[in-house]
Amino acid sequence: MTTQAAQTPNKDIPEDINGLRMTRQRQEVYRFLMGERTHPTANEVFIGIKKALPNVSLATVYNCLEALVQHKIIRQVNFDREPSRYCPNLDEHGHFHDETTGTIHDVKFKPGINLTDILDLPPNTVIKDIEITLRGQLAAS
Amino acid sequence: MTTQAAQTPNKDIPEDINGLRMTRQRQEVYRFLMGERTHPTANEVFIGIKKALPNVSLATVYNCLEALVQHKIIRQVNFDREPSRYCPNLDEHGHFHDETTGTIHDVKFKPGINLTDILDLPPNTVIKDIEITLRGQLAAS
DNA sequence: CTCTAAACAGGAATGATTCTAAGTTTCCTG
DNA sequence: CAGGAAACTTAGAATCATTCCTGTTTAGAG
Repeated sequence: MTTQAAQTPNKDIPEDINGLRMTRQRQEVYRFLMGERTHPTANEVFIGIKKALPNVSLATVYNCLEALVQHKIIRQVNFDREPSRYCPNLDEHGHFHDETTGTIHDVKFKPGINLTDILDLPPNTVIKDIEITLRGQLAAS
Repeated sequence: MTTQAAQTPNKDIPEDINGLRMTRQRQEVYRFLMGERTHPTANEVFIGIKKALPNVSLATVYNCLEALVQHKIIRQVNFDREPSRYCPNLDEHGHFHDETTGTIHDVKFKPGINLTDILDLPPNTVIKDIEITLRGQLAAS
């Protein structure tokens, strides 16, 4: 019942990112997210890494995702009250949820746009995080 | 065990809004939201209208809120995976979540700003809803 | 090689929300 | 104005993503 080591390490992922020790489980979670750009849920990550890590538990996936988010290695994305999704794109961007297919697309800002410039914020405001989500459909072209 | 009528009606709220029949329960939910601009949760609404409607059930509050949202009479606001909050402000606006106090403030856009203008959307996109949420703190002035 | 703190696994618990079944009220039609 | 269907409400059970708890395992320091 080995859990961590005793498995082939991922040579392509550093042992430490942003001060977070990259255990085998964290590596696999991160690797999976980097490969899947579909914004998977925790459960989808869980299923996705089972091949590489058959004994991993869902709780561990949640722990890994939380650690990665906390260390700003990935981002957590929420749509309404649906299960959280995870995204390895750290650039400032929004998310477009296509209601027809259920897919999620990253949305960049046009160059030169500074989000806080267009918002009428209260004075003395320190913004730590901005989240923009769009819902709609991709019309048939 | 009367549930709907047999209670003093709210003369200040019309019997029908956007095609939604305003039952006594919906009136109270709506009236409460209009008075409380603090973006209350379903449970807070539930507690808030109990004085006026002692027999109301939480399920009904959820039903009413859903009906009001569906008919675009109020808006539902989500922060991460926290309980949904509800907002009677229908103008296009964002929400700033002050982490220090836990309060939520509406954030307007500066005049002349069209959200979709600054986003690099995929072609043929029909946007039905935009949600902007900010997290941060109000620095001591 | 030991010791301690961090990680992990598995399963139980939590909590917001939804569902279900049964009873009420409103609306419509005659 | 009676009768029945449809819309609403209620209370409690069920759901399900997420978190918590407990015992084990592992990594890193000395």
